[in-house]
Amino acid sequence: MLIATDTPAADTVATQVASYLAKLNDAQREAVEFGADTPDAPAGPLLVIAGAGSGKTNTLAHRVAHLLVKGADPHRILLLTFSRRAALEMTRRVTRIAIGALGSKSAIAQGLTWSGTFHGIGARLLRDYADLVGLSPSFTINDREDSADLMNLVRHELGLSAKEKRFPAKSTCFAIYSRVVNTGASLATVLDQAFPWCREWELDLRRLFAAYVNAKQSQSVLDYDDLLLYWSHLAAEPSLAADLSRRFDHVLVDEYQDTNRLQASILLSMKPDGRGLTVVGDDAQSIYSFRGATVRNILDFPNHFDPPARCVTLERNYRSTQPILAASNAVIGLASERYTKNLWTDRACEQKPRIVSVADEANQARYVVEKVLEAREAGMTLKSQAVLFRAAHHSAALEIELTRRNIPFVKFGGLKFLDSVHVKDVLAVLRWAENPRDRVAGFRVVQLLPGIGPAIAGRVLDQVSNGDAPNTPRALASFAAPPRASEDWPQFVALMAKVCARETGWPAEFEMIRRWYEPHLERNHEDAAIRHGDVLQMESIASTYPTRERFLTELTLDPPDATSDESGVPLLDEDYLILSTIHSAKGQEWRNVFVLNGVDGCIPSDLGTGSDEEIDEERRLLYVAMTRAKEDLHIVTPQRFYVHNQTHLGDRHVWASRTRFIPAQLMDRFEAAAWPPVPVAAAPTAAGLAAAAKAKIDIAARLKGMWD
DNA sequence: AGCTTGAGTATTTTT
DNA sequence: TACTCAAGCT
Repeated sequence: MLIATDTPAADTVATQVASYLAKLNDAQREAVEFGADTPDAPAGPLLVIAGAGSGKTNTLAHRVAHLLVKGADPHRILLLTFSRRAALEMTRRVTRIAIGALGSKSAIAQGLTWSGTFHGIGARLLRDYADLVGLSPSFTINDREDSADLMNLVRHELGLSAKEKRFPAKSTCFAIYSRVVNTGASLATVLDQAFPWCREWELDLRRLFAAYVNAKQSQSVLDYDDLLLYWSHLAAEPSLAADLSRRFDHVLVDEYQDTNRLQASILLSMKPDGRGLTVVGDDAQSIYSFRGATVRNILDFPNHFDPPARCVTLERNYRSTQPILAASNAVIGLASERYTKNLWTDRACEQKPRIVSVADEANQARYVVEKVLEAREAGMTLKSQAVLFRAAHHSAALEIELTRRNIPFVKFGGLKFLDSVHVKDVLAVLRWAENPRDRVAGFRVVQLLPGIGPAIAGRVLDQVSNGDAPNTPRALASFAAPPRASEDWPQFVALMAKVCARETGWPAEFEMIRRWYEPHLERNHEDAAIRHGDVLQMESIASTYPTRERFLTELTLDPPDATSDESGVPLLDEDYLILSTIHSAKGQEWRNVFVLNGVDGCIPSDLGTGSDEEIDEERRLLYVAMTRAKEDLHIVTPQRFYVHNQTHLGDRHVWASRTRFIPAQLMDRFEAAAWPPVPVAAAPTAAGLAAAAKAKIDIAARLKGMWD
C-alpha cells in the first residue's frame, strides 16, 4: 500500500523535473546529471568529448539548467565560452530550459551573470581586484592594432628602427610576443617554430618586449594577453587564490580544445582538485593553434587529476545526413593522430556530398550563385545556406557576383570596420579621456590637428602625463600650441575638457566628439561621406551601452564581426546569404553548405604547411567546414586560381589540384561533377569513341615521329 | 609638419 | 600587387 500511495506522487515530481531530461540520449543525460545532486559539494572534474553536431551546446545548457533546478546559486556559476555570441546563445537556452522546468521560478536563470569569454571575464575580475594588483581601475584595453602601435612607439624609442637591416614589422613583433605569452614557450622556441625568419633578432626582440611591458604598465593599458596573464597571476597568488576559487561553485568551459596553456593554467589554479569543473570540447575540431591553443589541453585533461576526470563521449550526430557524416569521418580518419570518436546518425539520405570541378574562380562564384538560387526556389531560405572559405579574401569574386545579381549577404570574419582609421580616431578621443596615460590614443588624437605631427604630439603627451595625477584639460590649456595649430587648438582643448569631466554624459558626448571630428574627417579624406556613415553607425552602437567604460571595454573584446556589402547591414528580418571564414563558422550549422577553393594551396593553405601538426590542423579545418552541413554539401575546386604574389615575381595564375585531404581512395564517398556540365550534344557517341581510340594511337605515333 | 618617392617586404585564421 | 617604412624635399 505504501508503494501504491507513494509512487504516483514521486512520479509526478520526477516526470515534472525530468521532462527536459527525457529528450536527451543516454550519454547526454550522463553529462547533464553528473554530480548535480549535491550542488553545494560539487563532484570531481568532468570532461565531455562532444563530436560535431552531437548536441554539445544543448547538453551544456541542460547541465547548467539542471544545476540550477537542483538548487545551485546562479551567481556562483562561471560559464566560459569561446565568443560572446556563444555566451548569449547559452544563457538564452538555459533560460528556456529553466522556464520549462521551474515555471515562474525561472527568474533564477537571470542570475547567470558570470557568462562570457575568458578575456571578458578576465577584464571584469581585474576591475574588481585592480587595487590589489597595483592596476589603475580605469585601465583601458588595447586591441591588436593598438598593441602593435604601442610596440612601434617603443621600437622607435629603442632605436631599433634605424638598423641597417630592416627590423620585423610591428605586427610581427606583436604576434611573436603574444605567442610567447599564450604558449608559455621560450622566445627562442617560438622563433624557431613559428617565425624562423626573425631568428636573428632574438636579443633585440627581448629588449623590445621588456620595454613594451614597461610602457603598458606606466600607461595603465592592457592588451588581450594581459587579461589572461594578470588573471593567471591573480589565481596563482595564495592570498587571492582561495577567494577567487570560493567565488564560484561551478566552472564550465565550452570549446576546451581551443584554449591555450595560459587558459588551462588559470582553470587549474581556480579549481586545483577539479571539483565543480566541467570542460566540453572536441579534439577533432581544434583549429586555433595559431593563437596558441593546444589540443593537449583536452587530451591530457582527465589524467591531470587524481582520481582522473569522468569522461563522457557524445557520438550521436543529430545534424548531418549519413553520407555527409561518412565523408567527414573519412577525411578526419586520415589524420596522423588517431581520434577515438566515431560519429553516427540515423538520418539516411541518397545524396552524397559533391565535389564540383570548375574552371576558375569566376565560375566558382557563378556555380555557387546558381545553386543557392536553385535551393531558394525549392524553398530553402538564403539564411539557411552558407558559403565557407579558408581566408577572408577567398570570397572576393563571389562577393562581386552576389552584388551584381542583387543577392543580399552578410560576411563573418575578415576585416572589421573597427579597423578603419576614422572609427579609430573617434574611439581614440574616448580612450584618451578615459585613460589620460594612454599614449597610443593621445598620440593619434593630437595629430589630427593640422600643424601637429609626431614631434609636437610627443611633447603634448609628455606634458599631459607629467606628474602623478594626469590632468589632461589643464595640461592642454597650458600648452603653447604652434602657430599653424593655433586656430584649432582652443576648440580642441574645450572638447577634451568637457569629455574628461564627463560634462555632457554618455552617450551624448559621442555626438559632441563626432561633431568636432567632422571637419578633420573632411580635410583628411577624399571619401569623407562614406566614412562619415561609419562614424554615425558607431554612434548608434555607442548609444546601446550604459557607460563609456563599458562601451570601450566591450567593443574591444567583442567587436561587431559582420560586414556586408556597401548597402549596409541588412535588416534582421530580411533574408540573406551567409559568407564566413571556416574559423568564424565554428559551432554553427546550415542546411546547405558550400566550401570554396577545396584545392591544395587554399586548404591546406600553402603558407603554413611546414610541420605535420600544421597539416593536421588544416585537415581539421576542412572537417569543421564539412560538418557544418545538415543536408547538402558542395566542395568547389577551381582548376585554376589567381595567387596574390607568392614568393616570386608578382601575381599569376596557378594550376591547382584537389585538396590532399580528399585523396583518390576517399572519392567513393563523394559525387564528382564538373560545372558547367558538358552540353549533351557534345557528348561522345560509341562510334565516336571508337574512332577516338584509333586517333589517340595515331597522334601518339606522330608525336614520337617528330623526334625521329 | 607634411607631402612625395622609392625601396623592400609580405605568410591564412581571432579573443 | 599593395602596403609599410624612412629619407628627402617643400
